[in-house]
Amino acid sequence: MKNRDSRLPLYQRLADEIRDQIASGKFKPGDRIPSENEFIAQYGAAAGTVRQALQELVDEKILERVHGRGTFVKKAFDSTLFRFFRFNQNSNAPPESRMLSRELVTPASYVQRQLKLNDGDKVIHLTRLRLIDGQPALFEEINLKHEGFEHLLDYELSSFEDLLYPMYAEVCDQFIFRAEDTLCVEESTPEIRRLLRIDESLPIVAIERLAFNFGSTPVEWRRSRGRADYFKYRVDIR
Amino acid sequence: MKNRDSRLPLYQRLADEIRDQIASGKFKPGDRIPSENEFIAQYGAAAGTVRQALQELVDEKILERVHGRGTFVKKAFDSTLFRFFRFNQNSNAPPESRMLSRELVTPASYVQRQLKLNDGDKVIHLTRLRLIDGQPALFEEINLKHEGFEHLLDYELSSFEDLLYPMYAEVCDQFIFRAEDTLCVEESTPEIRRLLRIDESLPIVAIERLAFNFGSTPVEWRRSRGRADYFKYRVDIR
DNA sequence: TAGTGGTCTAGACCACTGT
DNA sequence: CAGTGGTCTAGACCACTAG
Repeated sequence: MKNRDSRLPLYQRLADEIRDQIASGKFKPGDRIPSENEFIAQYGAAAGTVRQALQELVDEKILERVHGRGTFVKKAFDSTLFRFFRFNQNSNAPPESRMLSRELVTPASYVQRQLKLNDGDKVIHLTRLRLIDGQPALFEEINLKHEGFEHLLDYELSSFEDLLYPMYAEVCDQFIFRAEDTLCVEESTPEIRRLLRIDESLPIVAIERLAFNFGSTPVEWRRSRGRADYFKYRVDIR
Repeated sequence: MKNRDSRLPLYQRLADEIRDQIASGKFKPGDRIPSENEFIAQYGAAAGTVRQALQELVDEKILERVHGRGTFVKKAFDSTLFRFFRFNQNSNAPPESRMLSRELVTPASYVQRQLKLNDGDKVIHLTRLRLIDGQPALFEEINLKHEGFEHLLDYELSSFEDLLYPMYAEVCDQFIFRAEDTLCVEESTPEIRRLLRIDESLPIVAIERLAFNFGSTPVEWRRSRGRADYFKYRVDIR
């Protein structure tokens, strides 16, 4: 174990070690990591101590343990923005996506700050419509770090997957681990009304998302908009 | 330990036991519960097993452990509805409350269902305004189970506390432990505009809250409304 | 059956709190 | 100082999974 502050408890240092190995890509989502006994042998710690380290990462939703099989790096999390809406869904068809545009651009200063970019860094800017039962439901503007996502520029827009995070993983070896969503209510603009096929001047809900990889580096910033009359969200407070 | 399914792990039965004792009122929020050693002596379990039971209740946010002092039943949680808004707050003055009305009424059927009331059960219906810097910010309609909250009928409206949950605890010995908040966006009505002193026809955000005691019994249902242009909410997804 | 994680024991010693 | 929770050890045995 390299350069760990020995004032920290052993189980903490062990957890940090494993977390860093995941962030560095040594273990990827879906991989099985070493068993308890292997960690015990490798670090000379007691079983209870190793378990405590692993439990910490389970609580952080980085790891999943399966009785009899092993301990795995978590693969995906439920990132759907549709959690914030209830649509009059007739079928149970999954949402579709229609990519509208892709450009390599200089980011707005707000986006630059959110993604912690250096001056001159560019972003891949995507726009897409999300549809439920064929009806436009969300309009999305997506900004990705250029570095790490270059391969997205090679694909035809029409061949983009409906779900982007699995596609980032496949195509770019980039794994989204968590996100911060910020919601507010706005007036609809003529453009939004056209895209979402709204007649009246309904308010809309805007969701800004900053998404992070396992190393806690922000890699994607997006703004999604949907009609406010379909907005419905439940939180548990405790 | 009475009537616990012995097929369950010991630490589970112990956790259930303690949880039930809290729900029954044997231990109240703020109380210190027995120490590890006392549980070890009482149940003949090993230290690690007792710790596992206690850790489970800490994860559920029922207990708090303080090194050197003991293990305590959690006192309060951050229940403020202002989490959903950002007001142009000049001072850092805490929100005030202005009680508008109180009635003992037959609940609407929706409220009756939410609070799991029997036919004929009445509810205490309160309305109040919440103010920030003296400006109306939220209008609230609150429905409380009659049973358990009778003492609220004895108080002058003007002597109600700004924060209701501490008042429920003091006056009625009723402790709110968690809540489910459901948000949506609505058109404003003339009455809401009058109460919140809104000129234009702004949309509003409505928050419906169902609040539970330690025994997971719903005891309060309320609907709160505020201007949608002040709505702003952040969630972490993982 | 071998290997994994889950439960449980019975200690030791440390770190923090209040008196 | 006594009493609390926090860290850590070195085992045992059980329950689940896969080959």
